[in-house]
Amino acid sequence: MLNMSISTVSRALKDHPDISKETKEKVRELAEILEYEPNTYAINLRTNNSKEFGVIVPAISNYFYHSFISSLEEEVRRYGYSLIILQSVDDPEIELENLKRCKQSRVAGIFVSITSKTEDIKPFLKVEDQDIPIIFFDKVPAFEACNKVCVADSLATQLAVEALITKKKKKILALFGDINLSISNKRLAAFEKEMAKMGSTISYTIDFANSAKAASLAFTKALEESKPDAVFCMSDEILTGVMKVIQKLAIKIPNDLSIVAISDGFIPQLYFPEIAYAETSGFKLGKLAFSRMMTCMAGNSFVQELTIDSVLINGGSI
Amino acid sequence: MLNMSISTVSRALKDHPDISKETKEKVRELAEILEYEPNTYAINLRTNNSKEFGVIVPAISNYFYHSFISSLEEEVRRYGYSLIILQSVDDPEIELENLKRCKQSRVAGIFVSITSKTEDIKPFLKVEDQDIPIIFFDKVPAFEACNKVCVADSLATQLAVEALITKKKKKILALFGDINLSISNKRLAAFEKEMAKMGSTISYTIDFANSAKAASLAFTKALEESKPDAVFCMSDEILTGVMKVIQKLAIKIPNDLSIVAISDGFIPQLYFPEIAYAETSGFKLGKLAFSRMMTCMAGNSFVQELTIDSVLINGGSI
DNA sequence: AACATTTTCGCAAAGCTTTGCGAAAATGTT
DNA sequence: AACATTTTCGCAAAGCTTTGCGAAAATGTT
Repeated sequence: MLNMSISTVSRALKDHPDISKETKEKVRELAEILEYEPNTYAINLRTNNSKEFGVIVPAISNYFYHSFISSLEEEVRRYGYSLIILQSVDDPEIELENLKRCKQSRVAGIFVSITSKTEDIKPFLKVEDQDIPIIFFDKVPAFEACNKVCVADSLATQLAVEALITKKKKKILALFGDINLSISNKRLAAFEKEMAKMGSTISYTIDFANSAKAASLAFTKALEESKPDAVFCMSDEILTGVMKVIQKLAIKIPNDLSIVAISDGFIPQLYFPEIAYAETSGFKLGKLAFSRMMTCMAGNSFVQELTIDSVLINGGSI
Repeated sequence: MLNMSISTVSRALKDHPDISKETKEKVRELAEILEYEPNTYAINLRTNNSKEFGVIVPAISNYFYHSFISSLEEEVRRYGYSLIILQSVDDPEIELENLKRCKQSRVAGIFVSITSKTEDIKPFLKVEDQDIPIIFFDKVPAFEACNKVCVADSLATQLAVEALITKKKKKILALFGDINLSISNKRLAAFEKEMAKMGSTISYTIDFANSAKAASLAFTKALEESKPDAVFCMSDEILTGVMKVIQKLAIKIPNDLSIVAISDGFIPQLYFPEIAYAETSGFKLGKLAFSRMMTCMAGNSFVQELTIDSVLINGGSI
């Protein structure tokens, strides 16, 4: 319509220095009128990179992931990217399929939290060989040579335990999640390390529960058997199980019993008194994961494992 | 490598009847070895449709949306689609930008829950004119000529109220969310309709709160002033505010006070006794939204407003 | 005015598929 | 054996950009 070539129009719209002001103006005006919108597929095909990141998680409807995703989305939008969300429903096969999906849609990078059953991470490494950076977050593989961002399990555990010790608690019940999850083991190890520091001045019981209901049962049993004066809950799931029993038995917090948890903070503030917790923020982890992705995409970076700090949020439950 | 044309390879990989079995076999084998993967961009460019849906929500980290998204993702995956998630942070401008994003990446369809401040829905209708179907869900515009799937606000409210009436409650405190939200008004209207049915046998108080904290305050005030024997909570947010006060004052549920809520069920089961609620399932809504999208994409369908049923889940709080 | 330099634009290829149409090869029919 | 039909494949265009390179036009320089 303007009697000029496609290449001139293309350059005009991208403010290329080769094109005169007048031409640019004319092109922009007509583009406006015609509501021209570049075809993303053609751009991607030509430039061979997309403005999308893949996010692979075991399940979205997890206490932790939606704050991570929400925070990550906020960040990527600023840079003109979008997020493709894929759930693995804790199944390594679907996870693999999701990975393939990401590779096929040639995303710019992938954020992945692996399932509890994922053992073979070679497929992930293979994707990285094709210059699609992968940032593992939260549930990360044990294998060293990959980029990971995690919450500070050991620090968070330490903070939570220290809070109990400061309050001179003597009999701690520590409840952990599924014994097969690495996160449980990390937090357990940190817990036992703290206990070891204290020598025999503190006694403690340890139990595992892989659901809120199981946590309720374990807690009820422990109440009868070991009469703890404080409970350490490794996760929101455990905490909700414990709190249900506390409401049922009308146990007075913190007089009869102290509670401390590790959490991102949503669940703890539902109760009265609010539960003290060592913060593991999905929000912060999202920001960190993104900045890590950006440096990876820039290219010049070594594989690294990063953790976000944790702080103790006081809540009247200890 | 196989000494055949690109078109033959293309057809062989798609099991086109024009190609002989032997050729197909050879192509497939080599494709396997070379780990050939079709370039999605080129396919999309050529066929002009993508295997992605856009999802635009005010915020992911909402009690309701992650179950919706989770359920939707499950469904779309079966059909080979992915989900692009975009947050509007309750800002109509960002919402518009997100819509543009979807249009530009030429998604196959868009699921959108509008912000509380969205007034102009013309941009949405314009996108529909370009054959990108839009399904509004949950927070939908008042404008009729668009596809909507919603929870049954009025039925849910009715079920919740009926549960209180059955238990012969006489003084109901009804707490609603932000008075400007259409959802609050719908539920309020339904509530008042139920009350009107009962004539003067029941007295009730109504209040609004646009945060959990505000709900705590409103509830505390109402406790002193009107001494209700039952509380109706319009949403999870309201419920959490109310429950915090209940824990604080150690009010005995259901002896001193009955509680009923409208919820998708996660929050109510955190308490003891579990809170009775009329179910508004994000999970079910996701399924419905998807099936609606499919019929829209098939083309031959009129604009419709659909709602999902609600059922009362008993919980010992009434 | 003759030449050099800068400004401004267009040609054409490339990125990777899909697909209509035609043609060669293979097979069937009398 | 001569023809008709079916099977199998390839050519080439199209989808919409980007971009290197060359060329024309405009401007500057002596």
